Amino acid sequence: MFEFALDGVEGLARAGRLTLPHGTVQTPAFLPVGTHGTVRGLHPAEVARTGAQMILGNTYHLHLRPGEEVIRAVGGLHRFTTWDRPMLTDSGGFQVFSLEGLRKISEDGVEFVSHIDGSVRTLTPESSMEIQWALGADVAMAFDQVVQGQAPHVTAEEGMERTLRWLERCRRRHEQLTIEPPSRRPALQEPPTQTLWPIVQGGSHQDLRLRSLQQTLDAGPWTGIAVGGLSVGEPKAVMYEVLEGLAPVLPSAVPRYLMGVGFPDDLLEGIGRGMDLFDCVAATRNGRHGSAWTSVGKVNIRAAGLRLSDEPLDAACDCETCSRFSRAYLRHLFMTEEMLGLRLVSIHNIRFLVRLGELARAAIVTGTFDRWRRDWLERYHHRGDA
RNA sequence: GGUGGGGUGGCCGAGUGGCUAAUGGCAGCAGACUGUAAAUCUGCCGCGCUUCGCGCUACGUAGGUUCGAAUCCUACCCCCACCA
Repeated sequence: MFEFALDGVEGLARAGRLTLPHGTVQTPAFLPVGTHGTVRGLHPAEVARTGAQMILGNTYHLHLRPGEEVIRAVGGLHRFTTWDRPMLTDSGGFQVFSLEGLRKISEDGVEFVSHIDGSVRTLTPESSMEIQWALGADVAMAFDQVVQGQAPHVTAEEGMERTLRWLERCRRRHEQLTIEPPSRRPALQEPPTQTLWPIVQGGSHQDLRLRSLQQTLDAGPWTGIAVGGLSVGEPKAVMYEVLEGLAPVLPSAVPRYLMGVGFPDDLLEGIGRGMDLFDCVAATRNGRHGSAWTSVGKVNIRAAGLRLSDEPLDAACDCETCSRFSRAYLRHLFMTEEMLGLRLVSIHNIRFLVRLGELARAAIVTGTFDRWRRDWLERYHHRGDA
């Protein structure tokens, strides 16, 4: 369980195979985000048909609603949602960043004022582990502290150091949960079917990133390692540099998860710098907002120019949306605010990224990744129009 | 025929003498979104130009009052309600 094997390597890019309790994930792979235990708007079967191998859930949001006790009572997140492939839960660490105005950080943990009812909810490294254990995803993430991409060295260092201290507490608590006898174990799985992944922080500062990684590795071993705190306001070039700096030090025997990334180009740039797993809300959020990725760039489905277009969203795409509907119809669905439109573009965007992972994997295995990636990005950025 | 109410930019609808090219909303156009407080948010939206500005045309029509009118007066046209 929790094994990772490489099927191919080209430069820094890797093609791998991650085995988890609920199945195997072929990497590189894009993981759709299902914060509330649902990939917004989509039926689990639709998500599965995009080829998505694994999805996320969120500790903070599921703790607030419905509460982990509910999910535990009905048999865990997999059973609750009926998603039977691998799942990963984010720790709530990102909410420390995204809900900045609603929380207070201390060494012990983070106090959130619930955006739902104003009640105070405290998340600590320990409680995040307990909640995630109750949720029962294949992979739990360490409770970390994300800082703004432009954060100065001192701020980034503070967040990075705290993340390391919290990591030790996460590791300890998660270990306890794992070895507790079944009767006292707060979740249902037995034998232990969840692993914990640490998160490298350090903002945009190379020295901090390397320190974070080194100390994280020292605290191991781990079955996977995540890089967080990127694509949070820093220029893309900075993110790529950070990844390049980490690549030589990252162990090759475990999957590397670039959290919160990304857009299609970021996915390829990340893969080219040794990343294996990606997640991003943009596929579904942009989908709901009518923005679609295509092989020749971004398309705004509401654009007046698509009014009479009988073309598919992306002629090169094999998704359920592109293989069936015209741009004119999709535009019509958006103009009339029909919910099918949101769903169809979400399906397309997810398939688009999932397929990008598949294509990258195939290219890496055959040793043609670098060339393929250059061509692909060339076409994507020099869109004919769209 | 009489009485009362009303005619504002693509639509709805504020505005009753200068701060009004005219509040809002809708429609339309364009953009943003990266471990989801987002089916959300932002900008543009009379015409033209050298567009952090200038010019022109505008609040049913035609006149008038006034330094100045969508706002006041007169006539006319049209719409609505009620009464004959």
